[in-house]
Amino acid sequence: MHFRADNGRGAAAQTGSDESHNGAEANGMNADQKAPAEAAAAGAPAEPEEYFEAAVRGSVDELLDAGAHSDLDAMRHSAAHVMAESVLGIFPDAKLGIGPSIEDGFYYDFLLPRPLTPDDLAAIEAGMHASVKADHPFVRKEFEFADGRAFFAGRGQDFKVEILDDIAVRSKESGEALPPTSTFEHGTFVDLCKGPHVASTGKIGPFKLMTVAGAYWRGSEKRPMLQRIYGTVWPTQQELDAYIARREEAKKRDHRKLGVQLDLFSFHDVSPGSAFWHPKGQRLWRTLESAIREVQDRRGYQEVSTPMLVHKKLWEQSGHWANYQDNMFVLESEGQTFSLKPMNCPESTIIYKSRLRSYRDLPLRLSEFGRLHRNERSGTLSGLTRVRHFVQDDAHIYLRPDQLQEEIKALLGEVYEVYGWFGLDPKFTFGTRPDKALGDPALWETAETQIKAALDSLGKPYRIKPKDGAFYAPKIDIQIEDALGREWQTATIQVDLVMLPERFDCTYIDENGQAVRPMTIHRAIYGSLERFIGVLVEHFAGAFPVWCAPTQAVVIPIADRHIDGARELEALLKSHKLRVEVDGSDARMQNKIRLAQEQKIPYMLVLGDREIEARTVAVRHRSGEQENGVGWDAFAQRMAEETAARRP
RNA sequence: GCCGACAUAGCUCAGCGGUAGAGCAGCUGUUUCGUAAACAGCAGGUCCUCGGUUCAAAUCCGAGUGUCGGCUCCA
Repeated sequence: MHFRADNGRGAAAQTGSDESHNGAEANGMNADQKAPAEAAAAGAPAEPEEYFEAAVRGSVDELLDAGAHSDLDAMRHSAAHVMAESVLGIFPDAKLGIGPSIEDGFYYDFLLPRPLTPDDLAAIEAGMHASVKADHPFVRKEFEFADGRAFFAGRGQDFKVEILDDIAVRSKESGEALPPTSTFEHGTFVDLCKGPHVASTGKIGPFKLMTVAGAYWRGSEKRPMLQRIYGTVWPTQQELDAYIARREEAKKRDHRKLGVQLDLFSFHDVSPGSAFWHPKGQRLWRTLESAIREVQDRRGYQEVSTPMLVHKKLWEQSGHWANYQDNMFVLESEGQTFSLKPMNCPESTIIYKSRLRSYRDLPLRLSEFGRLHRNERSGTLSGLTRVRHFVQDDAHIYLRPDQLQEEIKALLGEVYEVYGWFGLDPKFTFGTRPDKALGDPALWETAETQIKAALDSLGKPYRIKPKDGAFYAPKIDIQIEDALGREWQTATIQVDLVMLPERFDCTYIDENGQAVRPMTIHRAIYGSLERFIGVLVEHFAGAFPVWCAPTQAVVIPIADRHIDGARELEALLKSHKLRVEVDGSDARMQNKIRLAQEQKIPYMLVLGDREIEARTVAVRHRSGEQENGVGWDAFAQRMAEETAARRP
């Protein structure tokens, strides 16, 4: 199974206790990821899945991998060649970067004399259509290495020459002979490429160029920025249309758009990267917060709260000052240097160390809704998913090594419990010891074994990403797929062997009266509340389940004489702690319903003469479904139960 | 941070050198209505900010800020 490493559209999730993680957007690994779930459903044993190891960014391997691992990929990669042909037709001096197949399409990078315009894209598309119509065969040719290099040098294709030179260096290092240079040509266009391709340009299906974007050569900020043209291509017109439709649907679900429409939150240039939460958004927030708080109370957490403004010396001790300073908001007061906290963990240890801890106290679970600031670079900000200010449902668990496996099992159970409220199916990725790890390798091994045992006990497949752990801790990252099949990173569970225990010299007194080192776990279930809400908005397209909808029901009096009754019903529902409003405007009932539908309010409770008389209500569901003559008390009861059950 | 695009009323957008427009929302009045828009009137703008070109700038140019699409980053 092939996992594309990263198509480069990752957006960081600010989830981890100590890290930000990538949450792939639309083009993750969706199709592939359905496989394990299906396998499990079919009763297959839950074998951990080896994760595809990504080629190092900008490496020769990556540059040479055209991404053509299937027939569809081959067609997409072929479309990239045809696009490059067309671009060369318009800009003969264009220098070609690379042009692989990617999820849903392809791209090609070019160094061009001027920025591309939408008109250019149309012209390039026209050239592509001509090439497809001409049905040029794709022909593979091999040259002696030196001849191949001379060929591309002669054409001024400096980037291709650089790739070949890197191959030469690698061959020399490994003592192997220089490989032949493989090219593919169609018509007059020749590209350094190992293929595979479709038989001829005529075999390329319906396509569309989507957008132009900047992209560094070999992914390095220090190298020139090329212009990348993204395109999409499909076997049939229907599939192309479906893809475009899917994108349209995704746009409609965009949390930034729905956030304005539903009056949940807004962003303003006076505080870029920080959301302003409107009353309705704040209601949603509070509902989520109190739900997880209830879980934490039940599962033995103790909530703490620590300062946002922290002296530099704490960050020096934790290592953030050396490693994370660029991402911290630093300020001076009376000659002292402080920073807004980007993470909660160092402060958690201060509470841990505020008194002597006994082995009987462990596991000690300190939770905190930490309000964090991270100075993300301006170009990386994006809606609620990449922000500078966010709140994490964070916790740090101090435990004895023998408690590790049970604790991780409990945490995985916690993830299932919480994600079940939203109908989300969490996927686990186990990141193991990286090359640059701190701490005793034996300790790592123990921890990894325990984590693996906990994961295996789930009886569900999970992914292993070798060497993807934090430098101080193996970790389990949790991804969820939203309703459109897009994958997001949200929760994280990190077993910290080094940073908190060692750097902060945490200890507890064991049975023998000895001070020994505890292990610690950093965990966040929602991750960043901001990001989680952004994902929820898109997952539900704004139509939140009854239990967490900002407004659960709106009472709609048909005429003014029904308003008193509406207020009465409102009061009854509010006495059950339900979030209810009355639409007392003088608009017609039809208009009130329309507005409620637009706000995606789960229940519209219509009151007219008949209902007031019988103390019943006509219940219109958001779906359009209709129930007439429902008694007030019965309905209040039902809604209260539905809310308490947190059904998705 | 880098490349490109965009920024006009609360929202969605039109206008693209010659005194700023529409729909929705808002306000006022009329209407009191049975499952996705009653009718009429009124009001609403440093056309993101600063600077420049011009007789004249929302419109052209430059810088800044923000947003969007990517890249990079995400100890």
